Amino acid sequence: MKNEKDKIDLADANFPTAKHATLADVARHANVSAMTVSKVLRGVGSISKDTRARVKASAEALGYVTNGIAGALSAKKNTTVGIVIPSISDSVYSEIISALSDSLTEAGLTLLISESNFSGQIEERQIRMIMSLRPAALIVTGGIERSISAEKLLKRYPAPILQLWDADNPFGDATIGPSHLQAGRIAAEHFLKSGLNKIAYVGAELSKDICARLRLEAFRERLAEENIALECFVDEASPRQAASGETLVNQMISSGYKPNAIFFLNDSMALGGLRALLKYGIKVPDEVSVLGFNGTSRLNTVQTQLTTISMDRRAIGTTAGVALRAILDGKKPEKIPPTKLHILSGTTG
Amino acid sequence: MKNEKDKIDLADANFPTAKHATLADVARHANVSAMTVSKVLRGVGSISKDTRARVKASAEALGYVTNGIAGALSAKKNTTVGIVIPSISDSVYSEIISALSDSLTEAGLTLLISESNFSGQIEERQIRMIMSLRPAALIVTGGIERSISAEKLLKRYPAPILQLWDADNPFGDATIGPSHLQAGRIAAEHFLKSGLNKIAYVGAELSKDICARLRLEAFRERLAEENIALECFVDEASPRQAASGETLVNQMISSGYKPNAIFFLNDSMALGGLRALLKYGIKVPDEVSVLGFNGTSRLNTVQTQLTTISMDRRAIGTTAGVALRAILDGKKPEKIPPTKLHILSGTTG
DNA sequence: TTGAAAGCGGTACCAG
DNA sequence: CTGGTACCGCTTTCAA
Repeated sequence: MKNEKDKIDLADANFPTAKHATLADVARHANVSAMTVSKVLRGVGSISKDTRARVKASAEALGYVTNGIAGALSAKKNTTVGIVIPSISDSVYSEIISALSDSLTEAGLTLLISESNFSGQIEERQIRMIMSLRPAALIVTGGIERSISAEKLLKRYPAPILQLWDADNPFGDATIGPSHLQAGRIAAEHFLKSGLNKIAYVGAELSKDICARLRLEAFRERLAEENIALECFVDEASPRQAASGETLVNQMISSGYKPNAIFFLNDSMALGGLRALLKYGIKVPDEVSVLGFNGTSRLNTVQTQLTTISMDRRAIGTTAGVALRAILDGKKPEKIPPTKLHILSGTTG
Repeated sequence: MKNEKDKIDLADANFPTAKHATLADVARHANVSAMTVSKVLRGVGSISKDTRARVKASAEALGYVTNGIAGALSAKKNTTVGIVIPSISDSVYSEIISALSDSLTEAGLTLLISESNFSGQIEERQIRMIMSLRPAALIVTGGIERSISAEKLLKRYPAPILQLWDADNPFGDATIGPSHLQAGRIAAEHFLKSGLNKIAYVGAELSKDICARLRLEAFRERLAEENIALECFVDEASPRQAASGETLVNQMISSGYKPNAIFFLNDSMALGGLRALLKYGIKVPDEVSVLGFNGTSRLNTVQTQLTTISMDRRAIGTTAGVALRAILDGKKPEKIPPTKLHILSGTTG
């Protein structure tokens, strides 16, 4: 590598791969000091109308884009917010992120998003990676088995930490999301009030998903109070998707067990389960009531409308964004109530 | 604000909100120079086994996390890659992003994601914001009306620029995605080979979505070659979602027009359209053939399987990731062929 | 094998 | 209203 100075050549400013113009370049062009340019561009300090205009023109002419890296290092302030979610492509999280991103963008903050694929180990790596960029705040998702070291890392990070999704296990300065224990109870009540009493649960990969376990646990407990036993069909090795739901229900029915109600880990699995039930000619909801969780498949369905437990996912993102902005503004974190859950009634029970 | 030095107190290293340990802190702790620590931690230069171990232990003890901001500024190298997509919550993009993110993470790169909501103006703002963080590369999504100034900004950015999604209008160092003109032709052929000849198109917000317009254009052209006129039902003011598809088909049928084939802007609108058709008791595909675009609703459906034009979306992300890594490694960009499209046959035509 | 010095491109803090 | 100076925490370069 050469070490020659290659300051931007003003004449070259429009050349495609010209180097970035710096504050000093703009200053030279406007015949003022770098400090003055900095102030004008940030809109601080008092600068004469005249210089202000000249500086702005020069910046424009040179296509100056401020260097946030240098700014962050110098001011020890950063405009990025890091977030780690289990999966970007799962609409449950992406809707939250989308709303959150909108809210943060309004405040001039940029989101650094990464995914953990529900793995505590990957999560830790991602947290490290993101932390090295010294974000103004860090947002993590509850419900996965977080490593001890990741937790330690988060606890000592000198900036706000928020947690999403798992209101039953608060973490950091604020936690925004539904209570999955409550979801489980709602599911149980839903079946109970229809007098259903032969009940099954279908899920997958529970070892990776604490929230799903909480739902199941509360569901089972509430049923136990009514002396109803719960039959579980869970495959730890399959993904939490439609195909797995279909397979598990196939197994259930062909094993000779036929419940009158099934609670699924999520909507996808419920849809798969529905396919299997229909294949066996089982009437839904007359013979078997089916309940999902999340309210995500609703929009993508033609005839059958899955009955499911739903919530306003965008609201989670927006609430998190608003809370974070408040904390960053120095307000002290308020306790945020769990996101409201409701049964979205469909045609499946 | 006080200006006192407050270097990290070693004894406090485990205190929750302790400041970040710096290279100098680690150096002091290990009784070496900062330079040596830097080398050990990056694994460069030749360092005695002994010091190497001591430094590593100290870093560990102090919970040192490298400061990527300072590193990037100093080395003029950055490990972030910026990307602007129309919508994070649209599974079409989020699946691409997810695969891309995995691919980049492998290479130690972090994704800075932001969304434009299909607005050229917002896109420009996001590009500016991301650019100020001097990412090692920038990825944008084709198909939206990019502002002139955004384009200029991208063109002069001295790092690789990739474009996603719109293979018909290449941009930057490489473009990865399907040809929407081809998609339109495939759709036309699909209907033609079944001898269908009274054909409608249903869409929304075409003004925002260049790719959808390309599909429509090629579709119309191919039909015109066979002297088939195309009837369009487009609402510029509604979102490109199921509800709009339902409304538009309702309007179509109640206006007395009944085609024998409909090509929809995307799968969501097609599903909405299907609902409307079923409501009118119209047999699909016997009376009307229905074709979607994207292959996204497939997994979330119970009975009706939408026939649609699909592609491997994760492959787009992976290909983009691989291409980017190659370019970043100094290889010169190769021309990437358009992503393959195929008809995913379902039960709707 | 080790480390001192000189920045990277900004911003905080003062002094003029 | 304007600008000089001293860093922010790291890496590059080069000398010891």
